[in-house]
Amino acid sequence: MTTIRDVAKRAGVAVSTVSKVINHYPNISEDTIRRVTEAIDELQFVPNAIASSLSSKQSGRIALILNPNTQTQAIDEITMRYMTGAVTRARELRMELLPVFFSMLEEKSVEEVETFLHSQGVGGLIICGMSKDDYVLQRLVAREHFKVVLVDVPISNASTSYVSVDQRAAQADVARKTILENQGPSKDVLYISGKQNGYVSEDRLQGMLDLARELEFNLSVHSGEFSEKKAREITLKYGEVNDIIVCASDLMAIGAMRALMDLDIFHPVCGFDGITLMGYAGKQMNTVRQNFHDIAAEAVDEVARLIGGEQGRAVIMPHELVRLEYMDIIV
Amino acid sequence: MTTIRDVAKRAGVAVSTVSKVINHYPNISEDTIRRVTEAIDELQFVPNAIASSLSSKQSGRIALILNPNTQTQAIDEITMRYMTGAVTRARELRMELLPVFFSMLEEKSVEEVETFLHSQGVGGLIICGMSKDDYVLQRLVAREHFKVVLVDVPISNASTSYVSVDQRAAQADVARKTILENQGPSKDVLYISGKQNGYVSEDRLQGMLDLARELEFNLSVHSGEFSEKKAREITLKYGEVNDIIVCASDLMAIGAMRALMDLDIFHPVCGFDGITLMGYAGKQMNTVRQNFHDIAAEAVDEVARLIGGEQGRAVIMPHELVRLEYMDIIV
DNA sequence: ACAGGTTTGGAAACCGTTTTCCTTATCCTA
DNA sequence: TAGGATAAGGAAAACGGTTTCCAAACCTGT
Repeated sequence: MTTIRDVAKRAGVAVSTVSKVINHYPNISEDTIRRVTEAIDELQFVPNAIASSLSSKQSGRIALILNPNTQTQAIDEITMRYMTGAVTRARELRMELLPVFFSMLEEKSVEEVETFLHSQGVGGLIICGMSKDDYVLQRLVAREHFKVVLVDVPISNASTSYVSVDQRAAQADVARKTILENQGPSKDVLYISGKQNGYVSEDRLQGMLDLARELEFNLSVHSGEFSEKKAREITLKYGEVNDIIVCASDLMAIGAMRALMDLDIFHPVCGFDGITLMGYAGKQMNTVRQNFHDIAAEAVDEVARLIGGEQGRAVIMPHELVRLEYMDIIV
Repeated sequence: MTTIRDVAKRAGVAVSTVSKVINHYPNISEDTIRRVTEAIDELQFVPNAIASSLSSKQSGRIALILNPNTQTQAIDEITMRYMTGAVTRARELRMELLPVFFSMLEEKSVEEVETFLHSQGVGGLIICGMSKDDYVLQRLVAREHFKVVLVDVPISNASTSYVSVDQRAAQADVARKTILENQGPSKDVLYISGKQNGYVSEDRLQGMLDLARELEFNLSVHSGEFSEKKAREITLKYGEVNDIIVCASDLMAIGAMRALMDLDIFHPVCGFDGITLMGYAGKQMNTVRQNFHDIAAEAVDEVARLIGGEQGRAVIMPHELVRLEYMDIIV
């Protein structure tokens, strides 16, 4: 393995000079830079990141904490978008990204993972897919050991940022569009909401309440807990007496749509997330596409900012209304 | 940060002794071990993995190279299973797992990623989802820089292992089951195969040829290239003149099934992979479940073995025949 | 009591960088 | 032309462990 010393010898300078060239320090003459650069090329020298981390106490490592519910494929798609977005951006910033799954963090072992991350020199965390009252999340944020960026959980302080779309507005937008498209006499709306304690659930619900006030329709709300099966059951029970069904997630929208098909009713349904699976529901549906890839990339940028010493803040990402159908999504 | 020197002072021994205790060296007295262990607990000492890597020249880092085709959600599910399996097992072995996506490896940048991995002290690679003649794969295997474990590509030599299910047998198994279940006069089988140059495709096709000989049916083969849309087109064209459709992947099976529904034909269809999406096809289907989670976990074990100095080998994982339907898969 | 072997523990070099001084050399300005 | 400011580059001490080698202490059996 060729080291910085080999380069120094080859270029006829001190190792410290080589280091300075590599790290673009000021006060190095053009000539020296050229000589060192040449030596680096000739020797095909690649700095040892481990030694660099040790010496500089900056590892450039961050952890991406995910909560892949292995039961539902919809979550897989979202989780993968987070992964690709974060990994790609991290590589661009020349950082290392360690994936950590929530299942490793169950109460008893969160401490173990914490010290593991510490021992690995991880300085920043990106946390996706946890509800705001989650014990693990609370703990990770509370100890100010890490800079953390939360996705979809609105906590921000000196060392914590969050990034999310405007859930409330987005939910109102997609529901408004769907309702206006299907004017008629339809004035009874069934809203299948998410989990009780989830922040996004609450915010989306608020969006629906806003809209009910705005458009003056009757709104009945049932909690589907983000479960396809639950949404199906709710629809089988209450689908017939309503005119339109708005769901707080695509997965639930699929459950609702399938239930309606079984009942031979054809009410419009809309969802939230913009996952591909929506194409398999059996009918075109409106939904709001969250760009999970970009959200995660933004989170990486944000954690880099925090590590760079900047203050935590809130980052709101744009959302987009789309309409998904089988023939459009297959490849 | 508390270091090994602090521990040494507290325990009244030399730093080398502390290191030996931590790494379970022989020839340390019970008494010394106890004193050191106590000091470690009292000081809440956690060894710095970076320093350890630098010193021992063993980083315990491996890279997981994935090929997430961002177009199809089916791939997301498989990729996520690989991820969770590998990440979980890596944590158990106290290794670090760096995810790398194929898209970062396009011809021009494979070299860059290679040196990046090197500089990060990565010693082992797990490569999933590439065909055996892929340039990147060839290159990564050829330079004997890394120990590599291939998933589903049968190359093994001194520093290369592979793990896969018995594709050929599995394809024959699921097709046999489906055909025998639907005896009748059905003797014309349409096989929608995978990509031409893919190893798994070829092997699965061999399995079908074996079975055609065994059960003496007419087999017509068309390449669906693992594309749902392609499988749909093939089925629209040839579905009617055959009695049973066997597909080399679940995704294609879904495409075929949907096409049959559009044609109002109800031939049996079977798939391969065992992904959840199969439940959304509209009808029960046979498929072979590959346990991607375990496959990836096994790959991590295997790369650890290789790094430990053992020889490359082939690892064949079990497969399982299953039948998937909507009501069974929703949660 | 002593030669020789075996435990046990310590000293110090080392891993490959970064970074902090510090020393020259060069350049203004009065 | 002296004097201080600035630019350029080097020496050496970190960073926090691991590992090699060596010495002391402890056993044996004779």
